[in-house]
Amino acid sequence: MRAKLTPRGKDRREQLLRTSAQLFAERGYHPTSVADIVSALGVGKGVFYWYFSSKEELLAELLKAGNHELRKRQQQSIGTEGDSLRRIELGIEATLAWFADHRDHFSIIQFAATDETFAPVLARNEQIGLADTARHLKEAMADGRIADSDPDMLARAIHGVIGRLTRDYIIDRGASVAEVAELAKTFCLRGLTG
Amino acid sequence: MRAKLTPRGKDRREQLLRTSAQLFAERGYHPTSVADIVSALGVGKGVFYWYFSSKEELLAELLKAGNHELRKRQQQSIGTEGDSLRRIELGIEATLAWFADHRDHFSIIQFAATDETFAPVLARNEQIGLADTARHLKEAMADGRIADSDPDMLARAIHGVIGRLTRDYIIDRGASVAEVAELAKTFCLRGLTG
Amino acid sequence: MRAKLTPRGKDRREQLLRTSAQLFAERGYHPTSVADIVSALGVGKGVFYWYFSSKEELLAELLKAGNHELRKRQQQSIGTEGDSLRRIELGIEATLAWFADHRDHFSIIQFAATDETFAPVLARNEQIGLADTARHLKEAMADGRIADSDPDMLARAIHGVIGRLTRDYIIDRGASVAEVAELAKTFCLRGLTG
Amino acid sequence: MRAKLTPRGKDRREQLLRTSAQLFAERGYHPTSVADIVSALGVGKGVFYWYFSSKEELLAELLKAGNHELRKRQQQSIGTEGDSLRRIELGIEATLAWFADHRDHFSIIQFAATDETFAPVLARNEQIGLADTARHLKEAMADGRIADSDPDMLARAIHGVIGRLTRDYIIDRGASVAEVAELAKTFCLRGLTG
DNA sequence: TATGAATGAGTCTTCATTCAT
DNA sequence: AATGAATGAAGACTCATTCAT
Repeated sequence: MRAKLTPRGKDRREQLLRTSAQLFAERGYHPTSVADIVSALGVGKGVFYWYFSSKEELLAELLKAGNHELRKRQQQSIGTEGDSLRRIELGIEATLAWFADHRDHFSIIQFAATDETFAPVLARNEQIGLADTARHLKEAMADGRIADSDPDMLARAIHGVIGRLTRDYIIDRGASVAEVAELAKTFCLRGLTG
Repeated sequence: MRAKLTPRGKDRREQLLRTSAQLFAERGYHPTSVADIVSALGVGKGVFYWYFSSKEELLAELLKAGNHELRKRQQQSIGTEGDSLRRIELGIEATLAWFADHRDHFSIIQFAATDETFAPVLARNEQIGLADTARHLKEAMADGRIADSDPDMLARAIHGVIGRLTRDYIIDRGASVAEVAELAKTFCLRGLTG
Repeated sequence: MRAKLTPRGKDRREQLLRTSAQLFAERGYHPTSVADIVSALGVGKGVFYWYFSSKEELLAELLKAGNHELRKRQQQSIGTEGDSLRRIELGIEATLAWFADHRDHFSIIQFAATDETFAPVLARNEQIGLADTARHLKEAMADGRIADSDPDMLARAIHGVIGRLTRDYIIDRGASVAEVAELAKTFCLRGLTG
Repeated sequence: MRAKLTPRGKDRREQLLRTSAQLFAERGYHPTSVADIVSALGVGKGVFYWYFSSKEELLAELLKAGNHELRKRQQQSIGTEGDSLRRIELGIEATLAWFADHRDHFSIIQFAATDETFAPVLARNEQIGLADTARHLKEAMADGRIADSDPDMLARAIHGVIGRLTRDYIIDRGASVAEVAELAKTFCLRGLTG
C-alpha cells in the first residue's frame, strides 16, 4: 500500500481491484491466479505487486472497501428516520439493493468466511453491521416496541435471513429487490414484534 | 467407490472419513493435503486412493453422509407430531442439536459452498431440507395457521436464521442448544404467524 | 515362470496373456496397469504375480511367443519350396497374413522397440527373421539369380517394406492381404533382381 | 506457446528443446522427467512451464520442427532436378543424410508412433513426406518411366525401406550415408522400374 | 513504473509390487 | 491359488512471489 499514487496509479489500482473482484466471483479466489488477473488487464506481473503486497492483501482490501460502501448506502437510506423499527426495514432494503448491484462482493465474502486468514477483516465488518442493527433493536426495546431479548442474537437472526435470501434470490436468481425485501421485512419485523 | 469391502476395509474407510472431516474443519479443505490425511493415520498414500478416487470425492461423500444423518435426526425428533408449526420447531431444535454434535460438518459445508465443484451435492442436500420445511409450511397455510405466502422463500428465511445462529453461537461460542433454540423458534414462529 | 502348472493354471496364464495383449494394443503398454489387466479378468492382483514375475516379463513373453508363431506360419507357408526367390515371396505373404490375424502383436512390437528393456528380446526375434530371409538371398546370389550384394542389408530393406505396408494397410486400414502382398512381392522382387 | 519472447527467452526455449531431444533420445520420453530436463539446464522447474504448457506440447513441437527441417533439406537437395526418378533418389539421400545428423530425432519419432497422443502430429508429418514422394511417382507414371500402380502404396514401401535402413545402419551402427544410400537407391529404383 | 523471466516448495495422483490372510 | 489391502517412490504441473533489466 503505497502512500502516494499518481492519478494514473490510482486508476491502475482500481482496475486491479475491479478485475480481481470479477474473477474471484466467477472462478473463486484460489482458482484465480495472479497471472490470470494481470493477463486479463494485459499487463505484467510486476504491476500487481507494485500496488498490492500480496494476493491476500488485495482480497482484504476488497472486503474492507465493499463493506464501507454497503454501510454508506445503508446510512443514506436510513437518513434521519426516527422510528427504530422502520430503520431496520430501511436497512434490510438497502442491503438487498446494494448486493443486487454488487453481486461479485457476495461470493467474495462467502469465500473469505472459509479462510482463517480473512477472519479478522470479516469479523470487523460483521461487527459493524451487527452493532448498527443491535442499536436499533435496543432502542425499540427501550421504547417498548418489542419485547426484551438478546439484541445481538436477534441482530444475527435478522442478518441470517438477509444473507440467505440475498444469496438464493438476489444473487442466484436475479429476483427483484422489492419482492424479496417485502418478505424479508415482514418476516423479520413480525419475528421481532410477534 | 469400491463395491466390495472387507470389514477391515470398511473400518479404514470410516477412519479416513473421520480424520478428513476433522482436518478439513480445523485447517480447511485446500490447506489439508492428502499427505496430511494419510500421515495422520500413519498409513501410506496409496491407501487414500484405494478407498476414494480423489480428494473431491471424499468431500462429496462427507457432504452426502452428513446430510443423511442430519435428516435422520430431524425425522426422529419430529416423529409423528401432528401440528405443522410444532414440527418446524422440532426441526429447528434437532438441527441445532445435530450441529452441536457435528461441528466439523458445518465448516465443511461452508467451504463447499464456495467451490463450484460441490454445487451439485450441496444443491441436492439443501433442496431436501428446504422441501421438508416447505411441506410443513404449506400444511400450515392450508390449515389457515399462517397467512398465504411463498413457502419456499419462507423456508429459506428460516434456514437463514438457523444457519446463522448455528455458526455464531453453536459453532463459534459453544453456546447451549436450548438457549439458542429458544430464540430461533420464537423468532421464526412469530415471523410466520405475525 | 512356475515350472509346473495345472491345466487350470495354464488356462489362466493364457487368459492373462491374451487380455494383456489386447489391452496393450488398445491403450499402450504404460497406460495399461496391472490393475486394468486383472480387473478385466475379474480376478485379484495376486493372480498376475502368481503367473508372471513382472509386467515386463509378461511383455517379453508375449514378444517371444508371437514371434514363434509367426515363424511357424512362415515355415508352413514355405514348406519345401525349392526356389529361393519364391521362398521370399511366400515369406512375405505369410507375414502379412499372420499380422492380419494378430494385429495386437504389431502395436506391441512397435512399443517394445522404444524401450531399452526389451531390446534383447526384440533383437533376438529380428535376428531370426533376418537370418531366414538372408539365407534365401545368399542362395539366390550363389545361384546367380540376383546380383551379389550385402544380403543382410537387403533383408532389412525387404523387412522395411513389409513392416511399413503391414502397419499402413493391414493394421490401420484393414486392407486385404492379397492386394498388399501383390505390391510388396513385386516391389521387393524387382528390387532384388532389377 | 507464449507469443512474445525476448532474445533471452528465445535462447532458453531453444535450450529446452535441444536438451529435451537429447534426453528423450537417450533414455526415452517417459523415463525422462521434467525435473531431469530442467536440472540438466540448472534451472528451476517453472522455467519449463513458462515456455511449454506441458511435456506433451514440447514433444509435439520437437516433432513438427524436426520434420520441417528434414523437408527443407530434401528440397534443397532436390533443387530444380527435372527427372522424377532422380528426384526420388536425391530425396532418399537427403533423408539418410539428415537423420545421420539428427539421430535424436529418429528415436523420438519412433516413440511418438506408440502413443496415441502424438498420432495427429505424426500423421501430418508423414502425410507431407508421402505426398512429396507420391508426386514424383505420379509424374514418372505419367511419363511412362514406371508401370502404373498405386503411388501411395509405393511411396510407403519406399519410406519403409528408408526408415528401416536408417534405423539399422545410420542410427544403430553409424554406417556411412553413401554406402547405405547406394543400396537403398538401387533397391527402390529397381523396385519401381523392374 | 513496468516487463518477462525465474524460483521451488507443494499438490494431487498413479502404479508396480508386496503382504497378510 | 487367490484376494483385498497396503506401500511409497515418482511424476506432471501450479502458483505466489521475486528479480534483473
